[in-house]
Amino acid sequence: MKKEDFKYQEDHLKLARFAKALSHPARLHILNFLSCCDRCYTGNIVDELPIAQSSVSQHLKELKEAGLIQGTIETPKVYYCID
Amino acid sequence: MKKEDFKYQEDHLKLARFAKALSHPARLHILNFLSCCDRCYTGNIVDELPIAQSSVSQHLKELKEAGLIQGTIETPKVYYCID
DNA sequence: AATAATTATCGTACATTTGCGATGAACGAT
DNA sequence: ATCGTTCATCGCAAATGTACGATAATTATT
Repeated sequence: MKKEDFKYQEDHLKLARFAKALSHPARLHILNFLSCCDRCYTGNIVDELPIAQSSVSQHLKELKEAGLIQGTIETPKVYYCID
Repeated sequence: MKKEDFKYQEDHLKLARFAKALSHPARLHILNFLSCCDRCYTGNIVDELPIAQSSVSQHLKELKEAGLIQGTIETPKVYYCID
């Protein structure tokens, strides 16, 4: 098989994406926190972490894109929970 | 708790490192390959992947450092297996 | 209409990861 | 001693990830 034609198995690509989502302690902390608390919004999570609000928002976005959490808007807050 | 004093839980740091080791399809492919084959050395793995030998060697190093594989030297080859 | 509260996004800076070719190290065979 | 084989390491370039402050968007309250 020529190197050019090689394609990684879809399983491996999928699992790699999943692992990448879990590969940062802040994101693990978020998941752990969400698993304990019924209803919490972004602000609660920001208070839990040593990083800026914009950074937390970015981590939440990645977790959401990985299908691990979901958010529901109740303006002006956004509540998150494990998906 | 002041942000400066925050420390990620040791579990989370450990799991994050583990997840990072699994976060690349090439490394998953290596693990999958090693799970099937009894004895294979670096050259076999290089043939399995679309990347250069030096890159494969780097991935093997990361998997080894994560404690997922181990290598035994039988000069001039190095045989790898799941740890 | 102006303000306050909350969150997402943008632009930027910096760090880390990934991949490559070249080189070095180890060692058996010639 | 030289060559061939196998693998790791080095130095570099490109891509990706992480964090931040500033700003925009949304909506309820004053």
